[in-house]
Amino acid sequence: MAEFSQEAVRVFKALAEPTRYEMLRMLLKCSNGELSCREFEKVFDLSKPAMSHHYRVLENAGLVSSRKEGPYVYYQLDRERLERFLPGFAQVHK
Amino acid sequence: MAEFSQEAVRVFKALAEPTRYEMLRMLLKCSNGELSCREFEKVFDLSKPAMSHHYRVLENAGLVSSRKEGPYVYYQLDRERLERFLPGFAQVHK
DNA sequence: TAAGTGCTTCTAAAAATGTAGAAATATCTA
DNA sequence: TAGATATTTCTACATTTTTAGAAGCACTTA
Repeated sequence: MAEFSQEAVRVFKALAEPTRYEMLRMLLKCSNGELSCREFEKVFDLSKPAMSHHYRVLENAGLVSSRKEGPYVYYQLDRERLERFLPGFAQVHK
Repeated sequence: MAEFSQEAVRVFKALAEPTRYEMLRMLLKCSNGELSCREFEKVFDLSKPAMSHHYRVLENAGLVSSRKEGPYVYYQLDRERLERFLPGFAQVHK
């Protein structure tokens, strides 16, 4: 299987789960382009380890990157990669 | 969760598996717009029940419809629905 | 340094998914 | 009708995924 296809499947897998799908939508909608883990935790009623797992799946798919500022972690959407594999996602899944 | 989001997750789930992702690509590339199950079986080394399962996942996601002609089943891609949830898929995942 | 906070890793368990064998159903042909 | 062919359904099993508790690491602040 071609490398692009393998990556594409990984991207689909990342979004084939309600929590992660909503996380991505939150990142798309937010104004400053990034969200802290606390803002996700406000929305999703999941344990810290579960949240951490979902962050990592999104990171492994290359859809988000993270930045640590003090004790908190901030997540940013990789819009370029999203556009490469899912062009128009931002318009459709608003 | 909004109905559109639920359907979107179902669409992503359908494509988050190598066999089904390739099946959809085959349907995109084929000239006459539909493929019989035998053409899929030529490509994928899976049992009939496994193939049947994958057809149904794609159908439940609304991405393909099927037509029975004689003993064979033919599958057609719902390009309108694909475009609604994944605009540009046909261009990107060629 | 000590205590508190936030996140990750490790481990284990529950749930979902993918797979195939056997049986059942449907269709075509002789 | 009988037999052959094609697909689906039923069932069971293996793998993957999701989840949480416990422990550990990193950073901040008193």
